[in-house]
Amino acid sequence: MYVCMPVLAFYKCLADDTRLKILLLLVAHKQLCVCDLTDALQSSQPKISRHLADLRKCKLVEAERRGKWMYYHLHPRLPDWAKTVLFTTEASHQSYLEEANRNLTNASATNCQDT
Amino acid sequence: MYVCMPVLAFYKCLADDTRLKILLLLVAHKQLCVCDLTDALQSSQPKISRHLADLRKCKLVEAERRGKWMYYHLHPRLPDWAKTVLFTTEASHQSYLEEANRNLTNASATNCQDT
DNA sequence: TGAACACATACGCTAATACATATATCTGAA
DNA sequence: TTCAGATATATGTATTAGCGTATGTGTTCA
Repeated sequence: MYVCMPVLAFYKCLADDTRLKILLLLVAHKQLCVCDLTDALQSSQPKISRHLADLRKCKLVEAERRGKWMYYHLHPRLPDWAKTVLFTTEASHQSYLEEANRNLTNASATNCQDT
Repeated sequence: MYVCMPVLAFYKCLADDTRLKILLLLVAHKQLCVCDLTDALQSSQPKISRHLADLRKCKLVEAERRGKWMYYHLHPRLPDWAKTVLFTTEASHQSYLEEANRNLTNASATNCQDT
């Protein structure tokens, strides 16, 4: 099965602060659950969930249920150019993600343990 | 002088069909004038001009007047990550630009000569 | 089986975006 | 200095996107 990745749809996904940060956090952390992301981005659960649905619809991420938690990761069949874009962006924008990463490590102590 | 390039603003620029195609055409052709772009994208002049203004505002492109024509090119101080994103995208999306490129070569015979 | 938790979706509202049309500005040539 | 061509901007409008609140679905565990 071929996964279509229209370039415009891809960049529309990246054109929102919440979605962009979700994607870059997934680049850095491989997988995160919804509650990780609500903590990291200090956003409401429905907001995060809606954006994750957008990213799923565009095949940028994939979800996997483990118990009560939904774990998200980058879509395994992401085309190479898209991977390059995401990894290049992540590598050069640590400060953009700094606060989210801080929130993430603080929260992971108390919350749902990541495996 | 340091040129700021906020990553979110960058991707917002890429999240529109017209702007994305303008940028990728500039990657491929180094420089183009406004009338080239209206031909290539079969769009009205004000529409192209407005999007070019957006791209200028975000420092993604730069304009240079030569006679009656305004020539646009990628901003010379574009950060490396942004160049990587644009060049990687252009390299893998020839079909997305095919029609625009065809319109461009057809038009360049009759219109404003490039250089 | 039902309560508690994690997550997803529906709905209504507001705000941002993109467009067409009209008009203004700038430039070179006459 | 005026005219025409090339480009820029202003305005009104329609569409889209994002958000909060409320509610629905699926899972665990008692």
